[in-house]
Amino acid sequence: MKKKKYSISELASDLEISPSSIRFYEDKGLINPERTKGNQRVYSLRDRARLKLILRGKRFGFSLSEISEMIGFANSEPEEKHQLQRSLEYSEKKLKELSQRKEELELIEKDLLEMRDKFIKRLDKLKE
Amino acid sequence: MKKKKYSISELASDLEISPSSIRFYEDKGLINPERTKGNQRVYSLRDRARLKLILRGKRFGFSLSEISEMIGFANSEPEEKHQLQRSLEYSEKKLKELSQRKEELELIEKDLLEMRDKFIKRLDKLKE
DNA sequence: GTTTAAGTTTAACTTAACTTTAAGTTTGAG
DNA sequence: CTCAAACTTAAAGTTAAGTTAAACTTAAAC
Repeated sequence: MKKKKYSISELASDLEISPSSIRFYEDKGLINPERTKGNQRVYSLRDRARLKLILRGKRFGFSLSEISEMIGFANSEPEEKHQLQRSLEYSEKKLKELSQRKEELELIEKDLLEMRDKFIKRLDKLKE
Repeated sequence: MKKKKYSISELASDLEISPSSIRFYEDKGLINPERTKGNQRVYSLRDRARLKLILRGKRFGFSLSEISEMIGFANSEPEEKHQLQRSLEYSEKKLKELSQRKEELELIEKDLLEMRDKFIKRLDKLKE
């Protein structure tokens, strides 16, 4: 059984962010760690996974509130048909956004590759 | 010949950003449009392309100064060997970052797909 | 059991990226 | 020529995402 637990500073250095950022994300409602008897935060592997997800989202330019929204949907267990429908639509919207992103990523990559080749050619010429 | 020119508000509505954002990017040194005799900004197709690049970069969580740095490298014509080498290394570094991003994008996509399937299955069950 | 390192909260401060406002100038339509 | 719409700059204001500081508490090491 993996029941590994982290203190805030352990988790922070593990994820290479500051303890205060972690507290900040909690203020924003993105995580909810347990507490010791003396009120100190204790993070589970699940909390750690969620934080990694948050950081990944940030790297793609999602705002904390968008990330918060996604987490909300991902963790919801909607019973009602209409709500389920809404959740489904939400995930399909995000999937569409994602494939847009992928295309853009390809464009950037193309630009960078061209740039690199230009530099390589110039260097070659210099060497002759 | 495409010599299309844009006023600031034309370009802004075309790109769906505000004129003041465009001016702001100029303040930060990211673009340098021509001016009319009366000092009003005139944007070329090239300026428009650069702005699109800036917006694309932002969507991937790059800061304006990172974007500025990339544009700098992309537009530089370094003569000196050492500088060329540095430019080459820069582009390879960015290419590596990019493939990291791509992998992360796949991870997010996988999460979203799972989420969607979950909602679909629940809806199906409700319908029977 | 006492000191010290790590943790707690609340509030003020900081930075990036804009947005808004104010006061004046240029442009294009009539 | 005149008038409104669109432009100009400079400066102040806003929001998101943290960071830092102050004053205090808990946990760990000796």
